Amino acid sequence: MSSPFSKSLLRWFDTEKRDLPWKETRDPYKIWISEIILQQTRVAQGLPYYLQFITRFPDVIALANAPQDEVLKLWEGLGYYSRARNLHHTAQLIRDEYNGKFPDTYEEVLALKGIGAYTAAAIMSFAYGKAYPVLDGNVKRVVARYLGIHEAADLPATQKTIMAWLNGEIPKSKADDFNQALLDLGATVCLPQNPLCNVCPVALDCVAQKEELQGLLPVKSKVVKKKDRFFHYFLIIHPAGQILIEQRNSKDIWQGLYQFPMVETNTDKSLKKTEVQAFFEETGFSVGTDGAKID
DNA sequence: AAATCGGGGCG
DNA sequence: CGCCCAGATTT
Repeated sequence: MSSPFSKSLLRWFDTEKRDLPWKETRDPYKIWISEIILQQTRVAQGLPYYLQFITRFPDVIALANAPQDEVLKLWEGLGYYSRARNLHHTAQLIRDEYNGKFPDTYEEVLALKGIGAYTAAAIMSFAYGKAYPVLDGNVKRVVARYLGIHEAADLPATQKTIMAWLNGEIPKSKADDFNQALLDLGATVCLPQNPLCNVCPVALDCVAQKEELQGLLPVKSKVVKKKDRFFHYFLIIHPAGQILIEQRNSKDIWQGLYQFPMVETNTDKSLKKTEVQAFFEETGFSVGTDGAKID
């Protein structure tokens, strides 16, 4: 028996699913390649790479036997190049330790380099039909909105909550379609900005839709905004040859340490004449005839 | 829990 | 320019 959510989702998927080449195979090797390429990479960007990759390396042995340089060359432009190195390394491990046959248990797949919880679940469901829910950025967004989760979606505790709910929703017989449907829904309907709730199959029971929270969910854990800091140091030399330093009293990582006298600004532009004058007035130093050049 | 890893598309 | 993308790994 399937829930209203799963039922509506799968019915929508029947007619609205994206037509993508890695959906046409159950070959764990090809599904593995597609999942690695699509890690943090848009489908439109990864698609041509996938086609080139499986053309040049049609199976795990071909990949394992290729020189690493060639694998990296095919990866050129995709970024996150450790993915390509892990791919090559893992292909050789499968060749040597698994007799060329891709492993088919979750634990074994998860243990492979470059494969985390998401990719392991994707391979288990798409290649072997096993009921392991996938949890990626799309799924987090869809579920956080559907359930109205106000905790940050990328926190481990929240992911556990979402995963528990997914485990109760995923149908054993159509686990692969369920996972694909969630990914497709997140990518084409439940968009990060301006989701298309009017065509969403589960909008009626969606908490975010009911309470108009689509723009607020999912909540992200706040990123500490990095501020640029610019330090302008003065080299002040006494006629007798001594050089002036001061001790930092500001409460930061350098508290108590010594430095040349300094003015901090939030731009990297050189100090204006007025700022330099202000510095000398505050400190009580004056500029001698052969002293600092002010411009 | 947060930083790091990249390149690209888009408003 | 900031955000986001079929995340994984290290600190």
